[in-house]
Amino acid sequence: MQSALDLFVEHGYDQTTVADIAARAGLTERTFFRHFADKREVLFHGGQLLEDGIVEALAGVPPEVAPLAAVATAVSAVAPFFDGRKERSRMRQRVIDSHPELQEREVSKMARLSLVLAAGLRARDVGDTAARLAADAGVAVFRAAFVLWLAGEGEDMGALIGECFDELVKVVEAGR
Amino acid sequence: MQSALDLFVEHGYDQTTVADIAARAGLTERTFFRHFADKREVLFHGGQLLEDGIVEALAGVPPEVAPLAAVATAVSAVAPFFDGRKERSRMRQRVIDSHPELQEREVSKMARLSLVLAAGLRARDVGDTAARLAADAGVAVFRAAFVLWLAGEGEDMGALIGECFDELVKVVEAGR
DNA sequence: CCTCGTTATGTCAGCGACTGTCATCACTGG
DNA sequence: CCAGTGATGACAGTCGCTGACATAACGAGG
Repeated sequence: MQSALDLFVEHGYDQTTVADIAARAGLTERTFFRHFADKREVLFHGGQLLEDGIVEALAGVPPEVAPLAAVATAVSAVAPFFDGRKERSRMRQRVIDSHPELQEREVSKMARLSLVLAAGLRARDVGDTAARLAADAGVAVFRAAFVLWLAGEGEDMGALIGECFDELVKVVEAGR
Repeated sequence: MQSALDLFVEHGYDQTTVADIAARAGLTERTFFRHFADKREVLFHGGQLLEDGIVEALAGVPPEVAPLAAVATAVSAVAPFFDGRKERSRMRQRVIDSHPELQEREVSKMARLSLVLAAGLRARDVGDTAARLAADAGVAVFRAAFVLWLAGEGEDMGALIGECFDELVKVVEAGR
């Protein structure tokens, strides 16, 4: 993963072949594909931890909490995960922003997060459509907060998530 | 596009090569790639019309309308686009659901829709984060309505969008 | 200390997606 | 009728990705 990120930053994503990445890591191309499903995945492998953390946190929220509030709580729970990782996140994001193929994978990961969140909500007896909407809303809040976090200086991800959540509530009530 | 959909339904997405598609259409593989950026795109080319319609509708909404309401109006405007296309949409959706690569492209198209919606809102002097959130919320409503439309019988897409919008408002207010 | 099963890695051959390049050919405006 | 433009074909090549088989590392049990 480190070799890949280095090469992507240095020479660009599509100037870097999988063979290059493997060689820098002292491995063969075949071995690369045993660890990562495809070339893109090497940049997204870590995101699994995030998803797991959020899902676990959602499971721990008391059942009487309203769906969207539960999702917001779960998303906030992984905020510490971002501490001290801003520089690395920015490098990674620059690479992603430079290539549509990678942006596609990124939104795909967010969609997956939405899916598992919705599943978690249904397990709490939330209706199907409500679960879908609350999950999507939660992901939207997370994404908006992440953008602000990357752009800003040293701000705490947890606080930003809270702010974006409030903003969402305002936007929805105004558009009601 | 027709040749591709037929072959995908008949033999499956990855059992179908681009050469197969091109041959059935009476063309060469090279020509296929002059019309579609990649193999997936042949299933999504039509979606551009939808996006254009929504963006255009958003531009036509009076500026004093609140962001989320404007987005909801714009999304509703393309509801007639779906009339009489349910069977074809279901075939296409079955193919997409059968292959992760295609699902990735689909969410990517939704993300793109969200982006252009947010851009349209910013042109209406909506703040950056509010625009992002309202756009994402609008796309979430659209997706939820589309799922209901595909699953149900003969229901009007416009009505479903309205219902999902109401549901979103309820979910957000309950989770406030 | 020596197997033996398990797991990570290497090697090789091959398919199919995708691209660059050049030639051909239909069509269109003058 | 000619020149220019755009769509297509032909061909070679790169690279992402996979299957199959062989080999090396490594930990458990005798």
